[in-house]
Amino acid sequence: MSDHGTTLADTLREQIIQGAFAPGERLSEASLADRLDVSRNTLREAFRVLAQHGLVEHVPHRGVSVASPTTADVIDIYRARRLIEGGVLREASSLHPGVTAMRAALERAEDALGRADWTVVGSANMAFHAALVSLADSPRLTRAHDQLAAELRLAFLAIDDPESLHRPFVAKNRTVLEALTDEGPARAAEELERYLVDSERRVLGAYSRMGRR
Amino acid sequence: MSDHGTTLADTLREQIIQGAFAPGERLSEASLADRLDVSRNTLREAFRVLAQHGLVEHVPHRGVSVASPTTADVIDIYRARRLIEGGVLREASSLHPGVTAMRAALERAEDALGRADWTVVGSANMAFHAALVSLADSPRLTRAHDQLAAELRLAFLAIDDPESLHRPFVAKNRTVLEALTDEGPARAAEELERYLVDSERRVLGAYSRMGRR
DNA sequence: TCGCAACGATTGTTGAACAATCTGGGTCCG
DNA sequence: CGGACCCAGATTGTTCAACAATCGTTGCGA
Repeated sequence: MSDHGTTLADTLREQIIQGAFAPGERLSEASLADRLDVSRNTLREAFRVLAQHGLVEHVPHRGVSVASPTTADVIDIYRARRLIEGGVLREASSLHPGVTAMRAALERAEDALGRADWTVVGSANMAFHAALVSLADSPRLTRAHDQLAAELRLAFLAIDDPESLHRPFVAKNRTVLEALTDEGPARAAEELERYLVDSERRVLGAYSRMGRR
Repeated sequence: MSDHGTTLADTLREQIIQGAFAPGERLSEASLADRLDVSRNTLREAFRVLAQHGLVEHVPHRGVSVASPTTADVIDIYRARRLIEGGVLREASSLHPGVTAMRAALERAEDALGRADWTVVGSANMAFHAALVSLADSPRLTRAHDQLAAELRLAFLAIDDPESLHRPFVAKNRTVLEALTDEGPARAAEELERYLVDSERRVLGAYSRMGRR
């Protein structure tokens, strides 16, 4: 592993999102540095990056742990998603090349749906919405949305019922896409709003069912 | 200086925003660590945080320099601001306590206007818009907006004509606030849009006048 | 049982060291 | 004269060992 630094942060980010660590799990500097074969100092730099991304929580003198979104966090994430994704979509053009990326993600999701591969369905759904935000051609909005998506993945991981979390939303994404191409941005934004409200309700329902704070 | 870490990043952030370093200026690890009386490793952690905030640009093996927003950056910042601030305002309630904070910031700006203290006017204008975003009660939107504001300050610093950059906008902020309290969120959002378009045009005009990329 | 003091473990930070990489000149060749 | 190449100095990337500061816990005593 010669390329460290930001790349180390990327590696960790990937592992966390893939569920290599449980949400809330404590990440000890010494043991993780040993496991990743880097020095504590280098690992700490990566931690700072991840903390800024909201993927990891850093409490001074108490170390870092994998973030574990609370109910309040989930509500906030969806509020921000509604505002950003909705705002982007309302001003989007159906001719933007990003629409192709949306379609590709959607087809990947529909394909995985047949194979009941919920992990891929989840990833593809995420990619669909990332592509949606890319319609704005705004690096900063894309970055903000990426962070929201990463945090949300942690909430999904904590729930661990991928089917009910991802299956129903493939069709909803198709509705959004078709609304955009056939009926214009305003209608698409309405459908998106419906999607997000429904998705949020499902996550919060699962949270309360598992007695989560 | 016993409290380092994130606090060191805050210190640096403040210094950068206050213009202690010129936009684009190279920040050498060795000399800056010496100047701040911290070790290189500690300083590097702070750099990672600032880089995530967009205040500093980090190029591998070439070090970090104070960010120096390009024309494209300015355009993107304003696009994101329009979306976020506009979205927040459209769904805001004029009864939200944050409105008081907006009014306070506005009065601070108007006061400084009389004293021709453009630095304070600029800060107060920023605070007005930060308070505006706080109407959404969304930590994540607030954080995203904070980053945009910090980057924008660097653009302002690069321009160095604070009067033309800040003076005209105090009145516009009052218009936004009064529209919100008297005519409702929709009208306020229209005024805000006008504000942002005008402010962006002014920054870009100054940029092109100074032959900036 | 409760408060608390000492202990071990972990984080925060330092300084020195070395490898990897960049930068700026200078040289050589065409 | 101009450009490609290369070298040395400077800077960044990373490691390591050490110590101070802080946290959590454990066990002691009242």
